[in-house]
Amino acid sequence: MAQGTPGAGGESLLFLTDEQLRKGIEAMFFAYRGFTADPDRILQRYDYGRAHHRAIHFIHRSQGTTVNNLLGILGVTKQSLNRVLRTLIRDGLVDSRVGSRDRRERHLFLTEKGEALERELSEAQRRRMRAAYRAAGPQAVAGFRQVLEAMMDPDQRRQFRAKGDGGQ
Amino acid sequence: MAQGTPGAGGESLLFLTDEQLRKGIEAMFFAYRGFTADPDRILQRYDYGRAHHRAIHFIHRSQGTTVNNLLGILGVTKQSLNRVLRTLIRDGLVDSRVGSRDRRERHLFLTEKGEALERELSEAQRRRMRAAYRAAGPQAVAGFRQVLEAMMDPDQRRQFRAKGDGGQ
DNA sequence: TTGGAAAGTCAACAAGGCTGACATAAAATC
DNA sequence: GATTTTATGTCAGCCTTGTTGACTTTCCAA
Repeated sequence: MAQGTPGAGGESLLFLTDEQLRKGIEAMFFAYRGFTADPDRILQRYDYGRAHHRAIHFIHRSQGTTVNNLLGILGVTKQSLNRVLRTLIRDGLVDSRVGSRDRRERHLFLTEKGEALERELSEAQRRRMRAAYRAAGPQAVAGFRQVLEAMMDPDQRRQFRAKGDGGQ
Repeated sequence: MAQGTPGAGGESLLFLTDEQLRKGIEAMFFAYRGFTADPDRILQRYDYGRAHHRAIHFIHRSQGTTVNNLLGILGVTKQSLNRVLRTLIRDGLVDSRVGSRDRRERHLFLTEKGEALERELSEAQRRRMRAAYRAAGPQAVAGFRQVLEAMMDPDQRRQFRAKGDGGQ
């Protein structure tokens, strides 16, 4: 299975053995677990789950987004998202406002309470990410980002790049 | 929160703005979705889920592993794992053999049929990983692996390193 | 003005986590 | 040899978060 044929130019060869690829696959598995571990612990205290975290994260990122837009980002059914939004609205973390241009749409905002939880969650997650970035160094970080982007589906990659690229 | 100084150029310092860290967080989210997308599609055809995939993967990786060992790797309860194993054994993908040294233990093996599904799943996943590695280049791959390792919990990192490191 | 499409809600079901209780067999210890 | 611990399996029941189906409200275009 070893593929080879190094591309043109200065890059050294990529010997992609099945074994190396397997290690990459397992690295993703274990790293993702670490990545979600801290927020998961926090969420438990509030009786929320990962679905709530995702909604909170992306509403924070794009205040005033519509439900439909959020569906596109999260890739779940509207019924599934709705259940999560309902509890967040009930608990006063999210504010849903009828659209003025199109009154079918609901625009979503985090309340002060919602922002507070967002901060708590993202600070925990950033802490781990920051530590990993520091440990690995700037060059590794650039590579990390490149591989992750290349691993996304094209649609996801568009979504990902849509909102400010932070000047990489 | 600290916004900042969009650091262009050749960094030797790490300017870890919240914005850069947020991009890293979202990259993990979208990339993991891509990472699981292909196996998910295959599993659907067999009426299995990700839980089955994980079991199959780690039994393949460590043929003859015990149930208890698998529990440690997967980080789920035995009831949860048992439900999955039961169906895999019933469907003839996994073989469970009483231990010879310690007859309380069950050693798990993939049957030929199990190996076939493992191959189908992991080939799809490797295909994507290989494409991402190629697109990003060898240096990026090394960085990718470094950051992922640094992001794991120490226990997970041990698990990860336990089985042959493929000579990185 | 009316019919279709789009946005959102409610209801019910399934997968796969979880806890708790309990059974069995084998190993380890007293 | 009796007791305790360990490894595994099973039943029952709960929760989260996916799913599909049916429905309402709103908008728009024919």
